[in-house]
Amino acid sequence: MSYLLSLGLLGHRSVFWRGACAAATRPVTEHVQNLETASVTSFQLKEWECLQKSLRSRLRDWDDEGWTIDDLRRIGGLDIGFEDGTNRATAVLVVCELRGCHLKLIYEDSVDVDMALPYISGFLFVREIPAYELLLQRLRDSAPDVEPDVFLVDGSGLFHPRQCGSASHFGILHNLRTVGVAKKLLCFEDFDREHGQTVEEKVLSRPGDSTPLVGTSGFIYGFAVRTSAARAKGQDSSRRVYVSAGHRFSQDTAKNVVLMCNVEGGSYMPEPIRLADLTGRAIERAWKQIHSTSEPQARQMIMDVSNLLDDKQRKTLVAILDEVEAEPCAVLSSISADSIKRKQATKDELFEPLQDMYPDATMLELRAALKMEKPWATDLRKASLRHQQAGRAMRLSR
DNA sequence: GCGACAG
DNA sequence: ATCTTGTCGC
Repeated sequence: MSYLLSLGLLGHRSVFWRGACAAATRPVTEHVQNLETASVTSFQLKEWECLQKSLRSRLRDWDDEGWTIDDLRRIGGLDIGFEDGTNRATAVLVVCELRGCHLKLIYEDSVDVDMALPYISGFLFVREIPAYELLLQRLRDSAPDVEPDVFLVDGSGLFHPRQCGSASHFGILHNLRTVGVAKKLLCFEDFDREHGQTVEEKVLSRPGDSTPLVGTSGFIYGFAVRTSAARAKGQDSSRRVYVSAGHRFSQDTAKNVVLMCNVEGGSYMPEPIRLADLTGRAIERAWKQIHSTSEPQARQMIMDVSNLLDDKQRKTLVAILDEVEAEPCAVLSSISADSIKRKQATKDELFEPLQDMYPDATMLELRAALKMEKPWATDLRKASLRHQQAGRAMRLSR
């Protein structure tokens, strides 16, 4: 996040976003989408554009020398799920390992993020990159050996007015291979509505079919790609994604990486991003049940429960809570370990560490967190809660 | 004046 | 990102 500090972004955040001095500088006149957007000054936008142009000059839209797609072992997926009506969100990183033609989830980590700045088309990086950087740092701290060979980012790479979307931005800043995967077409001067319309009208009848996104200038911004054979419920049978190289990839390889992440009968979105999306939603669902009556630390507990416990362990803990339901327990610390009729190992490894971490958690909050539905994370190796620290990511297997 | 504009 | 509605398939 240091680069944001050097831009003065964090220092200005409270001024511009909270609106205290919004009137002191001229508000933007273009791209105004809502009132919050108006609190970002045109000067600030120019600075961000300048940063994007500078990063663009360092973007490598070709494959690394000596590297091919066959060298791909692990693929990361980054996505952010939002709590409705607030600035809070859950950012999720998952890592999948390629095993034959299967993708196996091996790592998952979620963090709570405060979206301090508004969404402005073309400037997604401002909102999302700080969270991605935190997830990257936690990955390197807790499981450096599972760092992915490529990160799939929910957003664009080269397919961007300044050819530097959030996927490229993140990749260039940290010298990572990245690919941008967007669900919607982005239109701008060189790739206007007419170009967009032409692309939308192209029929991509078979999975793997694609059509290039060519601007007026002739520049190829990426591809519209038909990924899935299955029709998502209620959705168009031919839903497509808009793939563009982020960093250290050719457009062609970027497209192939996304196709490689397509699961038979699965979503039109590549699996790692889809899993990150599902986890973010599961966490937001759990928080929604308690957010009106709970403190922010309860939200952190939900993140930790998601990161540190697998489905099996959460179910075991729910069963323990059911056992002691007869006693009037207000908070977790009021349950005595002796009252639990379980194996000593279960108490030692699961219950007591949880009790130590969240002594003040109420039964309601704990149930909301433990009943989180993440069926895709089943059959994964147990993590040792006792030796984990709150706020740390869980290695799910291998 | 309104709509469009990755998430 | 968020909401909705209708439709198909198990």
